[in-house]
Amino acid sequence: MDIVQVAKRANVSTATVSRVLNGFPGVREKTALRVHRAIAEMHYIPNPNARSLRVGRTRLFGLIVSDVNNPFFPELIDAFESLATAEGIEVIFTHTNYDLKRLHSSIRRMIERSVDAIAVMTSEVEEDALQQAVQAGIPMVLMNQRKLAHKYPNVPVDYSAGFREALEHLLSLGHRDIGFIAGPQSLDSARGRKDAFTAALKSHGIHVRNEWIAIGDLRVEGGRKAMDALLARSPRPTAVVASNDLMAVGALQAAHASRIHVPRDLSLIGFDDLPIATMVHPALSTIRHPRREVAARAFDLLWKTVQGESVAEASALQPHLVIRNSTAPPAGLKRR
Amino acid sequence: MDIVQVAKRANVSTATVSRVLNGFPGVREKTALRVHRAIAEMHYIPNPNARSLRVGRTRLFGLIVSDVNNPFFPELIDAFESLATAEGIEVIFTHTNYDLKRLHSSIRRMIERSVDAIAVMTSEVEEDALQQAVQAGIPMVLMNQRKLAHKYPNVPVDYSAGFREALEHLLSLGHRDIGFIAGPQSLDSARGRKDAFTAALKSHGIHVRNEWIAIGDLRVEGGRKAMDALLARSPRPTAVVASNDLMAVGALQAAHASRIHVPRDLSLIGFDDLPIATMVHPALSTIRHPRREVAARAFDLLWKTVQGESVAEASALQPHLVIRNSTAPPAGLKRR
DNA sequence: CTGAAAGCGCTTACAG
DNA sequence: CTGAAAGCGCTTACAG
Repeated sequence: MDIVQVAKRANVSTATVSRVLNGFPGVREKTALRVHRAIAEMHYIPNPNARSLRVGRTRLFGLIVSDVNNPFFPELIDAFESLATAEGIEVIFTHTNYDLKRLHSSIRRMIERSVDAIAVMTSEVEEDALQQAVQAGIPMVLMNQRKLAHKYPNVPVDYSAGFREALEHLLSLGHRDIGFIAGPQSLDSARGRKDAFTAALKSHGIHVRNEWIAIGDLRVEGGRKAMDALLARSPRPTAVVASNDLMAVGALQAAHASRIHVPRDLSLIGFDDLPIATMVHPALSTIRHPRREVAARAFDLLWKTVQGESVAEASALQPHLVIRNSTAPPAGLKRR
Repeated sequence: MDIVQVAKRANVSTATVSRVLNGFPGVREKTALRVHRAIAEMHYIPNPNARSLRVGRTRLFGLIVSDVNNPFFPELIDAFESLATAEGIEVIFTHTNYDLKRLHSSIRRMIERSVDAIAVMTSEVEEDALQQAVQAGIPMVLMNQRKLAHKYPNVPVDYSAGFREALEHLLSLGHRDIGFIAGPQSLDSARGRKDAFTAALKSHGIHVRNEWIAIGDLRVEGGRKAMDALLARSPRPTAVVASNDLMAVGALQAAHASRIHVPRDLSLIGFDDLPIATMVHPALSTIRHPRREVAARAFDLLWKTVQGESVAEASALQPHLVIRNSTAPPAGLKRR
């Protein structure tokens, strides 16, 4: 009964202390001052559990990502957490390790903790899991889930725009023979990127050669193997776009191992703009995934929903090409 | 009053529902069954705020790290969170961005949220900030803070052991001229690593040459510059140990740029074993920081303390050298 | 502008 | 083995 002590010391009722605490209007300045002094003197800290029990809100948001160890996520987490902190919201954070069962239990845990809202920032989702939050009446937002965009709030990202930019860069350098390293086509997100890439190719009237498309596991190792496959083709592409940076790094290593100089003999573009993109040699040109903006949009949407504000349908976020040192005119062209 | 509904439905008192919920003994099996059925039928989820208000514990732990974007931390966060989840503890997570003021406010926020315990896994700490938790009576643990180890629970890491192992490896390859890239000597942690390195050198009777010790900013860029400085020395070392992997990566790039082949012309060893260590070319030999074990020790210590168990003084965790492709016998030796 | 009091949803001695 | 009831620390109509 700690607010009671403060009330006693300030010679007011607990109601008044509560009003001062919450900055409600209609407290005489002199009274408020007395209360503030009492709070300070007693080092009083309100009990958030009691408060939550009363008002039914916890000022706790849940954030679920696929994998902390994936260097894609830290920036997203960072951005989300900073915004939350600024609004006095605490974040409970967890990751699914790409496991839909863990998504299910993560959402359940968040509901049990009675968070006010949940951001599901995983690459893969499952409706079953999401339905739990819907039933509990907890606002939720997804990251770029095309298929579910009509059923759940969603932060869309326009991958196509990114690939178009990358392609235009390669074309302007003189490349026409362009390969692609895709992710496992069982994943919706990987299919989305591949489709976006081939669409971009076609829109420039370039023929899509299936033998110049290799599949990797989205990790460095997969990129290496995929690039080895592409290098074995004859003819081989003069430029390769990888659907994520991790595979682009693997591709770079494969080129190294085959004594193929990047960018002189082969141009390479990644996707995501992970911190490693600047750490490899040569520094990787890559399409930056606007993940800070994704986090900001997601938080904003949840925050507004929790406040009872209506949320307008959002336009897709645009990725942009970051040109570094892994692209150059094709070798043939240079020699002319 | 939701436990009341369950109680009604099961024809028992709320006390009995509570007992069943918490798995307390002394409830007739038949009664418990009725309660369980009612819980299931009503999709009842207990309110953690009400529970916390009553019992004074929240099953919430705070985890504070320096920087999510630093690839050192995700594994630590991952390990800590997994252990917590296994015990039904939720983690509120935040990072200080190396800012002691933010450490202060982070700890304050955690106290306001009435977490049961706090793991301060930052490289730098400040007693002022820590005192808040002490005053609030909240158990706390630090990561390898030599200076404060006697005052606060601490998970020590034996850097020296790591450097000794690295050095022995280099010596066995035939190196005698060994340089070091240290972090800013204003940081306690960076001084610790440098002292550990020079101690290891001396213990092998090797003279410490100050001109072979360069200082970097702990980031890639700093490693590059530091390595440039070392490469300008004459004579120059045949092997260099960097006090973290980020700087080792920078050093690798500097060598590349100067057309110095690693490991043929120069051996290089990092510290930490970040994911990037395997992504650069050549893959970096490095001293693995046992950060998963640090997280496990930290959690274990807090968990035991919260349970009221006494915690024995722990021995230091040992880093170990991971040999990859950035080390080889010195060039001179090879030619013979 | 301020206070008395009910109530949020649990747990836990206490009693039987 | 089970229940009646107090109380954790707040907020919020309601009354004045």
